[in-house]
Amino acid sequence: MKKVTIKDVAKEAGVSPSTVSRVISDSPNISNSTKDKVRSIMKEMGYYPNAIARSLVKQKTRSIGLVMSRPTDRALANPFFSGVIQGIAAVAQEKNYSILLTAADNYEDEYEEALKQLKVGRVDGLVLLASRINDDLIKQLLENNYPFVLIGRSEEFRSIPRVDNDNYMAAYTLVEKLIRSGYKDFSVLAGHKDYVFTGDRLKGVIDALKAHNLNINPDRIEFTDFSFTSAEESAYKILSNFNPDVLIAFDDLLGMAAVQTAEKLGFSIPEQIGIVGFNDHTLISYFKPSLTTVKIPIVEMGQKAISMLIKMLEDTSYKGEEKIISTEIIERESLKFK
Amino acid sequence: MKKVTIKDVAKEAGVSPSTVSRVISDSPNISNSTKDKVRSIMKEMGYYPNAIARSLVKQKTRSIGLVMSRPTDRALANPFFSGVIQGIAAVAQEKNYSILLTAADNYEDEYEEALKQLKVGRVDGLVLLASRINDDLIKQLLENNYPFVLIGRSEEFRSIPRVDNDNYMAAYTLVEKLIRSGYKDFSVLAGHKDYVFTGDRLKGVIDALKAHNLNINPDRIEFTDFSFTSAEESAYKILSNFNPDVLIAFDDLLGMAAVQTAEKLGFSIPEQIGIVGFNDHTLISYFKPSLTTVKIPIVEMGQKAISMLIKMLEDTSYKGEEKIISTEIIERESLKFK
DNA sequence: TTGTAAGCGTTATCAC
DNA sequence: GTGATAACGCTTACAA
Repeated sequence: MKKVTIKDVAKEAGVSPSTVSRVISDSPNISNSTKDKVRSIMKEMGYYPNAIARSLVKQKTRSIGLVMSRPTDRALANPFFSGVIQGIAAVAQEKNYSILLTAADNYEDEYEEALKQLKVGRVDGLVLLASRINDDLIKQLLENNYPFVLIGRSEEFRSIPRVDNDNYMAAYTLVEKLIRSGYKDFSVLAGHKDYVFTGDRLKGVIDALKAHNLNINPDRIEFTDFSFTSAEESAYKILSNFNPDVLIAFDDLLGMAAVQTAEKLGFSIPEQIGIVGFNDHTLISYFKPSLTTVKIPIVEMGQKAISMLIKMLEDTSYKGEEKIISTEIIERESLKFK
Repeated sequence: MKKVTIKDVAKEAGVSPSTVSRVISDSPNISNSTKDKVRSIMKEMGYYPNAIARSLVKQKTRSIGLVMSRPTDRALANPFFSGVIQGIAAVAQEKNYSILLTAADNYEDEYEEALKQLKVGRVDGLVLLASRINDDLIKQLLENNYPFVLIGRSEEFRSIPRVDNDNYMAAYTLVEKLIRSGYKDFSVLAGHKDYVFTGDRLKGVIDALKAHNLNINPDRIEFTDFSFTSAEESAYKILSNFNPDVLIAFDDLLGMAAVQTAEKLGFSIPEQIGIVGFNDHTLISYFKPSLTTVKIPIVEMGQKAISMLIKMLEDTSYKGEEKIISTEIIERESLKFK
């Protein structure tokens, strides 16, 4: 069960290891006859070039770290992350890269872990999936000139390689469309305050309202985490106190919680209150009434992010860019536009 | 921005590379004074031992491949996989292993990819997350003596290292409890026929019924895939034709679809029909009526699987074992036991 | 307690 | 077209 190496193949084929190496990389200056011979022997002996040795001399691993930037358990509970992984994995496989999952229980460890994977040379670059962004990590990455692409946005660092949707505009556009549909009493079930997208979406909502001389009472904005009970509580506060005719939830999960709370309180949906979510998680198709939502093309964002990173790795003159993916409002049952 | 190597550190510290290496591994026969000196220099120079070079000489990568054994998109749509990843990632991080995600669009590629990661020496072992099991992969792994642990069960290969819950017993026990509660007209919304657990759970259901001289008409068993529409259709067939008083869904997602279909057909839940799922996905807490379910401790299964694999890797005399994790019935609103 | 040297499995440079 | 040889960054006998 010993591993067969390039030397074994070389000996068997009666050529030098360099020749075998050239055959592996399909070098043009090797005769077809030797190529054929060597290849058949490789197959015969069950030879596979050792990726580690290769990485060592090439100083490239062809693997990319995926950093989730929040406690793993919570990260993975949200279908959002499945989408990103899906997009990333697909492209990685196609381009012959491996993806290395970096996990930790808290932000500091995560940050250390991710950086370490780069420092010890286990990965060539990083895809950061950032909701609550660790700007220290980004700072370190920039200082060390490590290749990375951010999915999301950093408060502190502008014009870094990243892929995002325009949360501000998505929210702004949504509110305009709602106003045009006759909605007046707005309320917001926002996600966690620390998430960058929470602030962006909120600003979009507020600015759009202002532009139409509408205001929103801060009491009608509730921040909540992603647990059902917390979301339910927050939704209850808003709905029982203010009787709004529209509720914007910054995530479908929150939207689902709001729908149930509204129903419990006797609201008819969408007649008395319209509820709209964000993301368009696949799982919400299982939920009734089906959620009207702002679709974030998360799989596509994952694909774009890793494609950009790979391009940066393979063309050092390319420094990445900022890619903003557009969103789309999907009308279902929980809120009707007129 | 050049990488600092062990030689640089050695030179700076006025010792040999081997000494530095020994300091890294905290060898007992290095004087504390040199240890201190070398360590401070390592820190000062920002030295991190290169993982690739290390892997090459040690012939160990400290990374483990995770194979999902089904098209990535479908795999990730199901919260089941998030749970496994969560369990695996936590233990990996703790034991200082990396986890390498292996993805592909279809079974054959997946199988090739996974095997390749081992052959090229990029991973030390594999965790197979098997629903529809690729017995060929297992065969290859066994033949090549590659370390792996299966989460699930193989039809063909008995007594291989694996972690599973006893799907047969879980279903059997559930049915007994249902019978004791007075349920009589059973129906089953099963998952995809090809999945091993589908067959196991079904057998458990049928055997338990038989043991109580009850039978189930094959027409009352519907196989379906995990899309909402397909599940809904199957549920509709059962519910509209047979009017059962209990429906067992082999996944919470299917259970949710069944609940909605039942409601649409005017069934009152749980009075007229009890509906029970499997898995206890975290997301079902967002769903009303909350689903009574058979909880599969999937995070724990992930943890156990990778722990076993790591043990196999670090103690070659340990060949793995079969670990069966017990399940638990969780009563919520969609079905009441009496 | 430390240093020397060989070797892990490749690729790359330079000959021929 | 092909072969020696050095190098990638580390660990590990073997010496000292």
